[in-house]
Amino acid sequence: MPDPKPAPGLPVSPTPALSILHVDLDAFYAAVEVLEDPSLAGRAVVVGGAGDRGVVAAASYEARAHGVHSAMPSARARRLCPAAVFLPGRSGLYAEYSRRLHEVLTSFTPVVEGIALDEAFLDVSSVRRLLGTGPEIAVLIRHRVHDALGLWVSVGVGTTKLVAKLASEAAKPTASLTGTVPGPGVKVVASEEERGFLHRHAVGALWGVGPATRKRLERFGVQTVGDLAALPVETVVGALGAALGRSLHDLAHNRDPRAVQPDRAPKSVGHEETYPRDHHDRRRLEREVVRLADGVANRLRRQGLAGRTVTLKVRFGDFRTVTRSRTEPEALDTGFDLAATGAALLDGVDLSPGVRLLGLSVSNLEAATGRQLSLEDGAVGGPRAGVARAVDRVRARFGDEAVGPASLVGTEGLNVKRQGDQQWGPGARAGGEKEG
DNA sequence: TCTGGGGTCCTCTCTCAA
DNA sequence: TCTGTTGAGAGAGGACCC
Repeated sequence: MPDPKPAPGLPVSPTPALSILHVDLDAFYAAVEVLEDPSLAGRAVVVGGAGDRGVVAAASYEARAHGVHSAMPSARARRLCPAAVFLPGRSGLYAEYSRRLHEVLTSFTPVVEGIALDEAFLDVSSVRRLLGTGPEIAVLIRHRVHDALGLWVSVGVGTTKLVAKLASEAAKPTASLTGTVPGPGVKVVASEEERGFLHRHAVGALWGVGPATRKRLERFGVQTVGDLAALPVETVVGALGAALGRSLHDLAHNRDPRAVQPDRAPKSVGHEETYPRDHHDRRRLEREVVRLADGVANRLRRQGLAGRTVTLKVRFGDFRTVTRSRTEPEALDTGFDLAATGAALLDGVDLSPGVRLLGLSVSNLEAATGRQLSLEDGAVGGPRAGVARAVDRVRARFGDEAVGPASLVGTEGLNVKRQGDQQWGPGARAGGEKEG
């Protein structure tokens, strides 16, 4: 448990509503790599995009000073910063650091909402009497995380999620060619300053404003959050539709009713893969569907879930993307069942342009234990479910490659990668891939 | 400049039943 | 029996987040 007494000398907050914290690890993946290999310290480090079709997942501040940023195609990052160290990324390692971060955060309050591996919201309103004000807790968290992980977090404090998130951005270090400029680490936005703080930001800083929405708003002369707030709500709704228009207009006026929600249940589970080169052969792609289905089913069962809606995603060489989905009467959690639905969906797609990416996901999730068994399933869980659970036991003991669908025997590798293993694009595989 | 992977949410369209 | 309306649900696509 954290120190129950607030740090001496810190003032008691005059605004007790300052209880929403946004915690964000700085340049997470790159910082972990530097921690694991101190010889990288001070160098430009880029994680992700090792192959020809990858993108950057994270860049150290030294790399950012050259204009490299996440989601940038790796080829472009190489041109901008050829001296950078490019690393493929180790998702298992990052997940372990993330787990330890979560451990530290939940030692302060159970009301922690994980947003990504490297960031979370906390609502500390219920522990203020025990631990101190929001700003005091933010300082404690920053040091406690550094003690436990060796990494620094930036913490934003405000009365709403939106302000806390923007505040944590303002607390971060900034990149420059002459060296990284440290940030304040903790940024508190008092309630009377919130409106001005918010309105100074570019409109793209609002949650839900990406390139497409920003372009639409530019037609109304909107550049900043303040510009958006000055528009009548009807104008914004007319431009963006009811749901998005109303919510963005509210956010621009600092009306953000979203509570910190711990333990949100997943709504879908899926896996997708971009291939080093496009595939044209239908039989080859049918085997890929079996492989994806097996991996997704495996993850569903590990989480005790099953799902009724199967969605197949196909991206062609020209980046055109189609999805096909089907809702089954019963929830599915075996690779056999998912592959059967996936194959039927693939049948309805013209694959002649060449397939760059194939994905399979399952939604309409429910707890697998509550599933209704059909008569033909017979024994508890049915024969297929029984086989699936036997496969799970073999894999738990001997590894994921130990057993898999018969149709994949003799192909390269039985299992799909674990979640996140191929998060940043196809690697440059030795010898390429054979088709057919 | 050539675009990953795992997700969530929203909108539009279509179909079907009342 | 035919036509029109309405609402729900499914399917598809797109935008967005990290």
